[in-house]
Amino acid sequence: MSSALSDRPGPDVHNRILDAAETLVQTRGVAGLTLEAAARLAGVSKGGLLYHFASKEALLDAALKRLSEYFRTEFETCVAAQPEGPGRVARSMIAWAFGEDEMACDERDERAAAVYLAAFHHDPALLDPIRAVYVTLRQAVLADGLPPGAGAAIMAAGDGAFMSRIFQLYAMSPEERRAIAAALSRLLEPLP
Amino acid sequence: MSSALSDRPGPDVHNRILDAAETLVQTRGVAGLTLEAAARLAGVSKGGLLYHFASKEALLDAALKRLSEYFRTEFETCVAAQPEGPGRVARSMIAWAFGEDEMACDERDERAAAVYLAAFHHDPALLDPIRAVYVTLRQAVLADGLPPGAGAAIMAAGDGAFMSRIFQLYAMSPEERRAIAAALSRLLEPLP
DNA sequence: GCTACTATACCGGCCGGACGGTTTTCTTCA
DNA sequence: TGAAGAAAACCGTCCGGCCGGTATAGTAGC
Repeated sequence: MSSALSDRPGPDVHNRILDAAETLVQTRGVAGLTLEAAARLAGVSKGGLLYHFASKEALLDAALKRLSEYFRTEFETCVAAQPEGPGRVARSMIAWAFGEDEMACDERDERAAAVYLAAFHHDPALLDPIRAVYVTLRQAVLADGLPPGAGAAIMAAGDGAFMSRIFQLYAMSPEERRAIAAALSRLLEPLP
Repeated sequence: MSSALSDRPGPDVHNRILDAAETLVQTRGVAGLTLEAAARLAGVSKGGLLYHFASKEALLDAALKRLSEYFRTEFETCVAAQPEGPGRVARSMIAWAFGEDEMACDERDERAAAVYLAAFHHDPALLDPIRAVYVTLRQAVLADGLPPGAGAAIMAAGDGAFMSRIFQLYAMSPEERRAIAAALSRLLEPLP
């Protein structure tokens, strides 16, 4: 009777519902995320959804926490892939935001945008988990052994690219991404 | 009978309504912008508002067009204030986004954020006027006589700072702003 | 008599959430 | 081993409220 994704009780209904919510925001906008729609897409009744998430707020909160956790771990592996030394975190950020794997960036950013927007619309305080991520990120950038401002500038550039995708202000070609990465890399060099 | 702003028929009810709409989004979030509330805050009846703006969409469209126009002219004067030569547009962007006049930036960004979010929530296509602004901006950056990617990187950094304010992810101190501006200025120098 | 409104009443639609049931799964103990 | 009861995991419906938009009747000033 269910019309989506998976009929079997499925591994972790929890995550299936969160996925459905994200997909809905991506395809129909923030207003398209309703409990009923999310439930249907997840192959669950509305009552069933409310059994797992007591309210829309709880649902969004869970989505945001899952996203933050995902970001934390993925960025950590991204840092681990960079050679040690000054500017390690900043280099990771450049790779993270302007790296070669464009498809991965796109998908990740779109999911993130969906969760951001939906959560923010419901209650700006729901973004707190992300704010916590930013706190640790900014601390890491400060201790990165770079000229002052360089790390923060790189971080801001990454966020800007993210925003251009959130609101679909403009699209960047792979060459442009590479050029930006190259330009930002100049900030990694010590001051003359 | 009106309870806000100005009782007199006022200079330009049009703009008074748009101001009220922006204020509402800033103080009560996107969901707080309703036709009734906007009308009340502007000191106008709901019918009166609908006399000026036939629908909520028309209201948001007008708000966004006003904002785009404001951006266009203000940024033009910002460019005019910079000395000529390569990197003029990029320098203007640094001044625009990380300049000294913090209060002005804050106020402008908050107004912009409110309009962005409300319009995007109603219908992403409403952002088209802003997208048009970005098109001309990007063209200007391309013809700026800078190493490839430098202008785009600076523009992205400005947008990132804007986003951190939209979602209140973190606040930057004046020193941090100055440091970022200094770091970005390194990108203006010709490649060695 | 036309413009620029005010004031009020109303409609249709939608959404979050509550609620009362029902089925499935696990546990317990004779 | 298997019956029985408890707990978990759902289902489907209904309700109250709000919002965008329409309609209508009236009015103040030029």
